[in-house]
Amino acid sequence: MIKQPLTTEHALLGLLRRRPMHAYEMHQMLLQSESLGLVWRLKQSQLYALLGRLEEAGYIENTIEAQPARPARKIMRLTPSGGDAFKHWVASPVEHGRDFRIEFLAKLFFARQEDTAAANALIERQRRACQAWLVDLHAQAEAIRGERPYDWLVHQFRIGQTQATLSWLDTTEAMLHTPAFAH
Amino acid sequence: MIKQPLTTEHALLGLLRRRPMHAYEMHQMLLQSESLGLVWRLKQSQLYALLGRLEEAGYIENTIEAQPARPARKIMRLTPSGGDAFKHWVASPVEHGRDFRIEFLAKLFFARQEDTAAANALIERQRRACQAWLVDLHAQAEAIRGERPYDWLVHQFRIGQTQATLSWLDTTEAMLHTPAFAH
DNA sequence: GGCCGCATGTAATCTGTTACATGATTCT
DNA sequence: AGAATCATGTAACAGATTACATGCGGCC
Repeated sequence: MIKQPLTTEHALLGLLRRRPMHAYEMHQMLLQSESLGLVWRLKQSQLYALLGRLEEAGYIENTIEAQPARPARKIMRLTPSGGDAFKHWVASPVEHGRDFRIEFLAKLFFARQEDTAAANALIERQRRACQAWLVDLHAQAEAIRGERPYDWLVHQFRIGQTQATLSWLDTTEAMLHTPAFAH
Repeated sequence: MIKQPLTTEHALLGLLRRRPMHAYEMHQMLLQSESLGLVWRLKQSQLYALLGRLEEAGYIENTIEAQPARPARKIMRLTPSGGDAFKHWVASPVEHGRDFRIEFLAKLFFARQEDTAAANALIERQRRACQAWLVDLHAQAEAIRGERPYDWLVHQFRIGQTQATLSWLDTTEAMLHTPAFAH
């Protein structure tokens, strides 16, 4: 209930959406899954810290599960408010190009886990956001054209990255419509 | 002499290469310059901290310059070892795509300030680095093709960003050969 | 009178990284 | 015998951000 900013730690809520899990298991999934581990890595200690914050925010709760001859497990599960926070996060586009490499790819991972509609919605919103950036960048580049060549190059760089992102979004959307990916 | 990692703070050495300056003035330049301020911003307190580290590393020295009715100025200048560290930094390509937005653009800014040859060398080395990444990424993407569609998309994203970067490097090199930019 | 510019920083806070601690069981 | 797996964390350190402190002179 405390945090507003849509940060990457919301991805942890996505892990718990499939089923309740304890921290150690979540860490294993992040390392092994290849898929998510390809874009987002975190250390055990950091994971515990993030889970602590999510719990403080009221997004998750836990139950202790004792085991014979093993440390007790602390099973985490989503609260209703945690579910809402996750749905909000997974449907919101990222606000800067720099947030693609980790955060957008994580959103896509979890949106696909929800269903094809969620993934489609995310992609569509992100496409619009990127197009708006492009309009801005083009205007700024045009304004300094010939005047400040270095600044112009900086804008060209950002334009190029954004365009590449946009055509990748097209590729992604196309993949979504193939049965192999939609699964 | 202590630090090995080529981090962005070496850009501060580039500022001092033109002429010795005090911290406040450096901060003003970063805010106003438009050019550099477009890619790298830092707070005053952070600037003082970075300068402290650079001094500890033996890259800069200072002289106090008293002023009537004004706080004394601490004028920073490069040491020989600081000059070497800067030359090394400005000639080395960045190692990850994520380092382009700030660090590579800063290197380009200062390489151009040196001379056209330095800028050309930086671009050429960076181009080779990017091409090597691409070979790797293509191999990885090919290896999982059809198997893990999400992972494949992640690789496609990186490939797209790297290709956009490469063609931007071409644009940049072309600009370097125009008199307006080379100046 | 009050705020902005000059010029120096320090202190508190937050976040993340690295390393360490525990203690039983199973693998080599 | 020694290492790895399971499962929890804590502690120490490094880095950046935010806020605050000082003190004089000039502008509105």
